[in-house]
Amino acid sequence: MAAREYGQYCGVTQALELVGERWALLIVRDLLVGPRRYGELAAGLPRIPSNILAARLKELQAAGVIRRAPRSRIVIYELTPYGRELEPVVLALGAWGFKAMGDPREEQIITPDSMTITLRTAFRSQVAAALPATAYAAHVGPTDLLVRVDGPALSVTRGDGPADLAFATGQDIHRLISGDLAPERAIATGVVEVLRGPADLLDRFASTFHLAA
Amino acid sequence: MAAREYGQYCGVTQALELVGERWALLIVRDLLVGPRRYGELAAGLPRIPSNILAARLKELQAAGVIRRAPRSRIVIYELTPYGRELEPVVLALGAWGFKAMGDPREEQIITPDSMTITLRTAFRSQVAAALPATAYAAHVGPTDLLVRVDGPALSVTRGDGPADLAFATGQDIHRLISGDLAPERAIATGVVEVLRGPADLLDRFASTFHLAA
DNA sequence: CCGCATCCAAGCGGATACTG
DNA sequence: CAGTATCCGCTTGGATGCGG
Repeated sequence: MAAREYGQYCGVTQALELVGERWALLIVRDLLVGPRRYGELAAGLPRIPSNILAARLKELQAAGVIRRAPRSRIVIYELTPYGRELEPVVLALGAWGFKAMGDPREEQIITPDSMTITLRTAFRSQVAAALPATAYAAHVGPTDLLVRVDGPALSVTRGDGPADLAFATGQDIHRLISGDLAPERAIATGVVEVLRGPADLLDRFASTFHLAA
Repeated sequence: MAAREYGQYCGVTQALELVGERWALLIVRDLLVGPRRYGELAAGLPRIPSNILAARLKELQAAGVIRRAPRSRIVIYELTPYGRELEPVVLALGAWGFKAMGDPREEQIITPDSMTITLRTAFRSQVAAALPATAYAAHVGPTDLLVRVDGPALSVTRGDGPADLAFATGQDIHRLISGDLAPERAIATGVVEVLRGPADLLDRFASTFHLAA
């Protein structure tokens, strides 16, 4: 038996042998947002060494979690259907870890893909279903996301665009989602800057995206 | 910043920094079944080096995931309330990994705690609620488990005891739960040996515990 | 025994440089 | 751009020691 195997016949150990290595689930996290090129993955995970990224991509392919997109001229990595089934795992991990997040440290960055997953984790479908369809242009640090909520459905895409509310903020968006910081106070203290649209739509945003700390 | 940190302000990375190290989630898995002593954890994870187990226990304590049980003469490790909130993560991982489990290899063991978590993962509460309360004495290899299903509630304890159905089997229980092997065939081929009680209760067992492969 | 601590070898993870 | 190659340090794995 390979020295690094857990040696148990159990779903949890099997899962950890496929995606339990360092960085593996973060690659999956980003691919849950969409197919990505090698360089895009590297950009979304600035601290991963290139040889490790290359090794993980090979391992995840061998495990049937990801594949190189077929009939594409360039190399693009995407999740297989089985890999996509990791979404509940990643979201559950994200929800759990969210509660342990303290104040952000200077060197902790927010990438477009990680922010997208955070929003998916915090999205309260039930609440949203009872609210009017709304589009938010969220500028979180250097990251621009277009967040469209339509009934119980959520779509997050990169870039700017038409929105009912456009706002700019930083890592403190965590405090908004956790409920630690009320929307009005966030605006009053300048933590969130409303760029376009009625400021009270930030209340709706905070109701739609919420994860208790 | 510590070299091994991911450097992102994100719930998933935070979670992986707390419980993403090798062996950590397996310790959590076993503690989800109940408080355990150091030696019990070591017995349930035969391939973990003792220094690694000791290191993980310290890290998990520092992370607020586990604690040494208070007002206990002996040292017992248990999950904190926050640690118990990892149950959805472990069950989701187990459900995902279950589908990738091939045929068992000789050296892959089934421990009482891993089997308990597998049963919790595969438990179909909805189905069970519509069935009469049933107790199963399941002997999986050398592991004896008493499985009590009462409406939507499931309880799994170690050891033998009074049961409506007692059966013995091995790692092939996986094929029973996945639906790969019909209960009747399992009995006919000797994969499952009914020790006490009506054999058709094995159908009920297979309906109650099911995870598609 | 139980709950670790120590020591050592093997190999993986990480930074950097390099190539097609 | 999409990876390889190389080197080093540290973690892991495994054996052993050791105090309570």
